[in-house]
Amino acid sequence: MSGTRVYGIGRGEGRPMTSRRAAVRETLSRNDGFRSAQDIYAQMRADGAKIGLTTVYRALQTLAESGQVDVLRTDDGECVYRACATGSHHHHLVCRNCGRTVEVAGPEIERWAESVGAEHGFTAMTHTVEIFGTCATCAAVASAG
Amino acid sequence: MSGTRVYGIGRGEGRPMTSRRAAVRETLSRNDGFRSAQDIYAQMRADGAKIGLTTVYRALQTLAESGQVDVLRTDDGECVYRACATGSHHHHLVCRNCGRTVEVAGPEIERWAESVGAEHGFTAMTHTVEIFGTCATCAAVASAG
DNA sequence: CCTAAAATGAAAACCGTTGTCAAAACTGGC
DNA sequence: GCCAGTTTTGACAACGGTTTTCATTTTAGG
Ligand SMILES: [Zn+2]
Ligand SMILES: [Zn+2]
Ligand SMILES: [Zn+2]
Ligand SMILES: [Zn+2]
Repeated sequence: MSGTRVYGIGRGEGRPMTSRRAAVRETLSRNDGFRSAQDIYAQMRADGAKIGLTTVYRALQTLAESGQVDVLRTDDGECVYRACATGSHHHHLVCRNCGRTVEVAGPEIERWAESVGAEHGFTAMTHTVEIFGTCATCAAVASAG
Repeated sequence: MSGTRVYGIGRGEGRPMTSRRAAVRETLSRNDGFRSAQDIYAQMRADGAKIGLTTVYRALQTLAESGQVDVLRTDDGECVYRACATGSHHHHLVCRNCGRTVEVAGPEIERWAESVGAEHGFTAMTHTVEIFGTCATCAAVASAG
C-alpha cells in the first residue's frame, strides 16, 4: 500500500486541512456573525475563488465536527456557521438584525443545566443556549429611520 | 356581506378552533415528548382519523403561533411540537432517546440572559434554552441491554 | 337552504442539504 | 520526476421536510 496518510489524533480533527477547507475557514473568519453555506459560497465566488457549493457544505461540516467552527440553526431551518475566537464551550449573543455576535461564557448556566438534569435523574447532559436581541447600532438605525 | 366570522381577541389566537385543529391538539397532548408533524399525522391516521398531512402541518403551526404548543428543531432540522401544561414561559429537559420531556422554569436564566444582553447594549432580548440528557429509564435499559 | 369566506387536502413546487460518481489533486515510495 | 493508491472536488441528481397551489368541502350567518 502506498500513499498512506496519517490523520490527526485529537477528537474531531480526523481530516487534513486542505486548501479548500482553509479557504472556507478563512472566508468565514472574515465575517463577524453566523453565515450560511450559501453565503460563504457566494462570498468566495464573488472574491474570485474557484470552489463548488458541495465543497463548501462539506468543508463547513468538517470544520464543525472538528470544533473549529460553531453551528446553529436559524428559525427557518438553515444551518449557519461562525469561526469563534475561543475553542472552549461558550454561548452566543446574536443581533437578530445584523447578525453581530458576542461570545459569552455562563458558568452559572452550566451549573444550572447540570443540576436540573440531575434533579430529574437525567445523565449525559448537553444543552443549547442562545440569546437574541437588537444590537445598539441596529436599534439606533431603527429609531432614526 | 354574510358569513362574517368573529375571530378570537387574545394575542396569537387569531384563528377559530376548527375540528381538525382540535383533533391535532388532542393527539399531540396524548404524547409526552416532542413530536413531528409527520408523527402526529401517522398517529391520527392509525387511529382512523380522516385528515391530510398538509392540514396537520398547518394546524401545528397555527397552534404554535397562538402559543398553545411549543416548537423546537431537532438537530436534523425537523420541527417538533409539544402541548405543554403551562402557557407561561419555560424551558425543556428532553430525553434524547425517548423524548420524555420535563418542563422547567429558570428565573435565574431569565435574569442572566437579560443582563448579558444589557451589558452589551442589546435590547428586546429573547432566548432559547433547551437541556438534553438521557432519562433514568433509558439509561437503565441501555446498561441492561 | 343560500352565500360568502375560510378550511381542507392531493399534488406540485420549494429549498437547503446530501449522495453519486467521474475527474482532478494529493501522498509517499521509487 | 513518475507511479499507484487514496482522497478531495464539484456538477448534477436525488432526498426530505415544508410550503404553495388550487379545486373542493365545510363553516357560519342571514
Ligand atoms: Zn445589529
Ligand atoms: Zn453552556
Ligand atoms: Zn428516555
Ligand atoms: Zn427563558
